[in-house]
Amino acid sequence: MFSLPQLEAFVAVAEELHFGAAAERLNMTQPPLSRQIQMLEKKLGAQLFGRTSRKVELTAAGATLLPRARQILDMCIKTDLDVRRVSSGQAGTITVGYTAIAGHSALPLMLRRAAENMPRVSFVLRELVSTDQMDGLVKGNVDIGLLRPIVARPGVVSRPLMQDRLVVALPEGSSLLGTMAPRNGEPLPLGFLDRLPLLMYSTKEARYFHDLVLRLFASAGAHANITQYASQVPALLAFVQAGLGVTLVPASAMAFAPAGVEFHEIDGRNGVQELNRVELELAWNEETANPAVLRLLELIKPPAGDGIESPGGA
Amino acid sequence: MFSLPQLEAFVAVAEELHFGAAAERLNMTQPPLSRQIQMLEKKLGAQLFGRTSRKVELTAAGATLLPRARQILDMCIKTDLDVRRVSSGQAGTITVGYTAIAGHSALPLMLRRAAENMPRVSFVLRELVSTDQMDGLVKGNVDIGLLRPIVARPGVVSRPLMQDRLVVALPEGSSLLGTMAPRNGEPLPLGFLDRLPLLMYSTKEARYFHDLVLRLFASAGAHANITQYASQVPALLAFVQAGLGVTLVPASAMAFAPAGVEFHEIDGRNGVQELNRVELELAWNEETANPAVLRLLELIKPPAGDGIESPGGA
DNA sequence: ACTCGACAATTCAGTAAGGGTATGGATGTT
DNA sequence: AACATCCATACCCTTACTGAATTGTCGAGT
Repeated sequence: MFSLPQLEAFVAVAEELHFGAAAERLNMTQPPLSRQIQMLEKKLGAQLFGRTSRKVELTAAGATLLPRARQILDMCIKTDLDVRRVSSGQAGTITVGYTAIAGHSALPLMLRRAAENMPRVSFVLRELVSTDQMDGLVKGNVDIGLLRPIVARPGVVSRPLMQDRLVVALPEGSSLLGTMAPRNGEPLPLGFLDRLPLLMYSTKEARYFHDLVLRLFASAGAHANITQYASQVPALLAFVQAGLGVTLVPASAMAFAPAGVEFHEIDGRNGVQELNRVELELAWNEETANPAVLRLLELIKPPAGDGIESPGGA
Repeated sequence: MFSLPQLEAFVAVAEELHFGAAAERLNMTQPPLSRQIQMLEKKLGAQLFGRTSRKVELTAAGATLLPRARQILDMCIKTDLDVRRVSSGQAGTITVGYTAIAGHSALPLMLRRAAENMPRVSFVLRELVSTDQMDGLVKGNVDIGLLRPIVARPGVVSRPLMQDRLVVALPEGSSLLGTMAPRNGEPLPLGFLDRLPLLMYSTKEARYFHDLVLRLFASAGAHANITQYASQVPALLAFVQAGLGVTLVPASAMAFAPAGVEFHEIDGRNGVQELNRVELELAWNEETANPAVLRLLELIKPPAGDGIESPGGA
């Protein structure tokens, strides 16, 4: 098979139709160039140039080779560039796992950031509950996870990305709270939820929320009267909308709540404030060899107040 | 820039994911293969494989390179093949110049022959009068000419391809010949055309026919009463069809004559037979470097009675 | 915990490939 | 007829690739 330098030599001669000029263009002297062309012709078993001491011209075989040689060389250059880009993280593919809520808060922020700084990187998006994301991170199906702080599997590391708080969600105009409850807009002590029908996070897929809600109830001395389980916030909100009970959801879920649901901030007194923190973490496999992932992690690293922060106020 | 052997080495390792096995496939030993891959990685500035002593796996950069490397190598192989084919005349392009009449006789025969024996050769067809073909042969615009024996330009050689004869064409049912003329099907002595309105070949574009017709008339002692000139047979036949006079055309033109024209063989006695020969020649530039042309010339060379011969009976 | 086995990396010596300088030979030019 | 131009050839030298032998390292099996 011919070599790439030979193709370059051929293209130069074919364009200049002059061995001396072509040699100069290739930064070499004329004799080795002549030899390279001869070698190429020998390897191809084809005369590429008709040459006398007076003029050089392409043969039919040479004319056939010229566009193909250009194409091959072009492709080599492009390949070189692409590989460098992927290797340096300027291009590539990142698979992001994210929870339903993160899909409306952290994910768009991250994608916007990435689009600005890593335009050649494409993303594969997978909505997954935190535990499935963790599995994916171990197996390599997922490069970056936007998930709740659950117990990490070996090799997976994480860091806090956003903080949020839970708010009370209940059917609009409901009388569940009783007449003693504060009006709309006033923070609501959790005691008012004592023994009310509670729509709860499942222990398996949403253990983090499950445990958090139980802790909050316990700290307020309220009894959790669980009447339904669901693993995803939108499902819980649908139950609320249907009037089946109350629940606690992250404040960022208010942005995509269905009509017929109203929200109350939770009264933070008596230590509730300190407990009411929902963490969203950024997780990745520490052995990842995907340069685009490493670059993204660097990019998302909070550079003193310029990072992604807690959204949505009361 | 990387080299093609390096790409081959890379593809082998990427497919085997085992340096030893890949080396065997490449008919070399493992150490140089390892170094080739290292060199490739260095040149690309990218880690292509994640390798421990236990397993070898592609990195993101390697996964990017693999399909492109395959594509480049494929293209090189195809290019090699194509150039060889063009060089050996198995593929390529031949521009054929041909006269209007040859387009209905010699050209189809030649094309059929070529299609069977040189299926990868494509043809560019240009209908041209003989003199224009001659110009094209000199300039290189035309590779092969099917033309009348006219004075050859330097560098252009030719050989006889087909022989034909002239026949008389006259308006159907015409009384121009008079009552003494033989009935349809009988050869017609040229004396019957004496002083009849004669539709003639132009001296410039169709000098060969022009001169031939005059010689035939002279040998028969008939006077040529030229009333119209045209350079192409179809135009002359159109005049005949319109009843404007008589003319002489190659017998092979009978195949595409319009309705309203009848033909008579020319009586060959008194030396007319020997004069009434229309030659069609195959011409080419003897310095042609187009291998497909050379191969075609070899193919068309009359191999003892198997060549293209005189068509059309009486 | 230790040894063994598998496998990629390293070292070293021999050889082939590629570039440079000097020169030859053919072809138009003045 | 001497000259200029330009591609081909000859020869030398440096670089780079290959193979054989060896080392280093990681995981599996006992």
